[in-house]
This record gives sequence, structure tokens and C-alpha cells, in this order.
Amino acid sequence: MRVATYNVNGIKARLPRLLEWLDEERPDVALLQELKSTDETVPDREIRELGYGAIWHGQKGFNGVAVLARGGDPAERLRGLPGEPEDDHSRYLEAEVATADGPLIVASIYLPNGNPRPGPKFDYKLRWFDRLAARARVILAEERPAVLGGDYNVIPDDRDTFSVRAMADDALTQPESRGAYRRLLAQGWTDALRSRHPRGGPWTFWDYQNNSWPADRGFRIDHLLLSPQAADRLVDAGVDREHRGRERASDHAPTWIGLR
DNA sequence: ATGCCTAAGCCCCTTAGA
Repeated sequence: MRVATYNVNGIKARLPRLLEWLDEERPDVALLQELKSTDETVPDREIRELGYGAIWHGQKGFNGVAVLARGGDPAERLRGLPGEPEDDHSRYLEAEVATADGPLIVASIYLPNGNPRPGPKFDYKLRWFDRLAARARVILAEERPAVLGGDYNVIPDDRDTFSVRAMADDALTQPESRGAYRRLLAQGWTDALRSRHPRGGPWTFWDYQNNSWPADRGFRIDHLLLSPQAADRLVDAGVDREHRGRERASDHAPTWIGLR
């Protein structure tokens, strides 16, 4: 079975790309980020017609995450992360999905970008990371197959960017960001793409600017973290690169794992 | 030092992204 994460960068503008990706790649579970849409205005009819159940945690204009599951509605477990009541960003949605191989816990994650740095946006990123780590511990303690997938807005190390120098001052590569990501993994999570591609990459994001896509100047920021019970079943991981090159594509490519 | 490019809200510029 296949679990994918895809930052769509606007689900209304991206609907044709999203529908053809679901139709062509048939992921069993799809975790979406950056809907840029409220729950009420999400175009869910066409998605359901392709056989996917879905739950949404949207927001007007920006942010917004979703969990899609082929063949049935995901059962919501948590909407938003605890720990900061004044945080109104829609960045976290956790659910249990039924699969042919049994139930699976999944979370769709859109971690704050954190630029410009230093400043309140970078501070928010690090606080949000702490809140995610606290929740991840709770999930891990259940000792069940679980996948935390999404746009983490972290380039884990220098192997994961086309240019260390170009990204040196960016929030995505700072020691604080990388340290938070590393501490999360140290709880016992497996970075699935890293484990299957130990030499670095593959890229999951290419900026719209600077001729980035044609020149293949990208980096790896969309991650799928697996609990030990899920990591035992990992057989493959990759990026649907080809979808990034299509007309009016997202700046992210769908990123996926295959589980036994 | 800044814009490059894109989406969305609100009205054709601003905010946000990474």
C-alpha cells in the first residue's frame, strides 16, 4: 500500500493536478497541505467521485491540511496541536484510516516556514516544533503503525539541498530547525525517504523563481516519519517528480512510501 | 539590496509562501 504527502499550494487552483495525480498514482492515503481554502469551499465532490473519503482542517487564504483515504472516511483523532490556545493556524490533522493491511494512524503536518529569521515567525516555528514533538511522543507510546507526513519546512542536512550556500541564511537550514527535526527522529521515528535514499535527496520542492525546476535546483522538505511498527513494513519511498513539471503545478511534488 | 514566481483576498495591490 502507498501513503503520500503532497503540499498542493492552493487546492482550488490545483484541483486538476490533484485529481489526475490521485487517478494515476492511486495512493491509499494522501496527506495534503496548504489547501488555502475553508472547509466549506473545498472542492470535495470530485475527490469523492474518485473514491476517496476525506476530512479537512482548512482556513481562509492560507494554511489548511487534509487526510484522504481510498475507500472510506478517515476517523479524526485530533485537529490542531495542543499547547498554544491563541494559535489559530490550521496546520495539523490526525486520523486513523482503515487499510487492507489493518488500521494506520496518520497525521498531515504543515510546519511553519519560519522566515524571516530571526523574528517572531522563526520563534513560532520552534514553538510549533516542540508541540509536535510532544504529540509525537504520545503517538509513539501507542506502539502501533503510524505515519507523520507533511511539509516540515526543514532541510535535514546539507545533502538535502541543491546549494548549501544559497540556503545558508534560510530558516529551513538553521541549526535550531535541524536540531528540532533530529530530536523528533531520536524519539524513535524513521525518516522514510532518508532511509531509502541515504546519499541525500530526492528533492521534493523547487521554487517557482530562479529557473529552479528546469535547472533542478530543489531541496527535500516534505517528509514521512514512521513509527517502528510502520518502519518494519517499509519497502520503498520516492517522489512523483514528473508531476512537478506539469502545467500549473504546485511548487512541491507528491512524496510517497510503499508499505508491506 | 532587491526581484525573480504563484495563489488568494480584496478589489488590481497586499500578504504569504520557501
